[in-house]
Amino acid sequence: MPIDRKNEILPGTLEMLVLKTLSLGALHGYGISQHIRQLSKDVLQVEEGSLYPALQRMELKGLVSAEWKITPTKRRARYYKLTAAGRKQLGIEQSSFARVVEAIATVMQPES
Amino acid sequence: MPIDRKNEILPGTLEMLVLKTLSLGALHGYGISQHIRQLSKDVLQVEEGSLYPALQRMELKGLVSAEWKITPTKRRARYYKLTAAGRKQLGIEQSSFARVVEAIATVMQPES
DNA sequence: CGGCATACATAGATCACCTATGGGTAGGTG
DNA sequence: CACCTACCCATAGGTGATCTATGTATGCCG
Repeated sequence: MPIDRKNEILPGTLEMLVLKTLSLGALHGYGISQHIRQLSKDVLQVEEGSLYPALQRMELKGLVSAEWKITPTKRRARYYKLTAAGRKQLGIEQSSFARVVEAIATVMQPES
Repeated sequence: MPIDRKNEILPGTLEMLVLKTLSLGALHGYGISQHIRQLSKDVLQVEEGSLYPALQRMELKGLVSAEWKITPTKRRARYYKLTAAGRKQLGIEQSSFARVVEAIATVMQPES
């Protein structure tokens, strides 16, 4: 099946969204998912099967660091926070994304 | 290697860009590639290894139709044009894309 | 005590895209 | 003429992000 974009994020943007979310404060996976979903009014649905592997990749790359903690609701959860490299990467991805989206907008603009 | 976005289009947007280009008139693959590249001021580089398979997929899906012709420069080239289904699909993808980009912008907005 | 929301994790598959490579032609230039 | 560059098509092979599906476990509420 081709790309569906019904409940789905744009490939390549998940990492940026996660970095941005974590720039507001440390958070666990489930919380990240909820945050993105709520802010985007359910347009961006971050599937768990996408998010957890992404977090692991990002930890491997040194963009985030992780720590087991207990949530306010008394559950064990893995809290992630931005590293310095992660904060830098957020800036890079953000401007790169803006650049590409603007280029796409230019191409999509011609009236006829 | 992770996503590079140096010369590269956003995954999932190539089809939309091609549909838009063809909505301006029938064109061959090479011309489509040049058009997107020039309009985007070299930001969007459509690789041939991405484009030709994409055109074939789109033909299979009935979004475009193809015909061998001779270019003004006297070369044989495969001209593609939008079908009715393709024009409809362009509208769908365009609004879907706008919707997702706006959602991303909302998530990326919070100041701190 | 059954069900739901919370919370993490992985295997397997898919699919768009990239890299690399191949072939071929028209037109100009040394 | 030989060569080069721009034009034009095509495919094999690989990568990598994402999705689907599934599994585990716990706190809480009715």
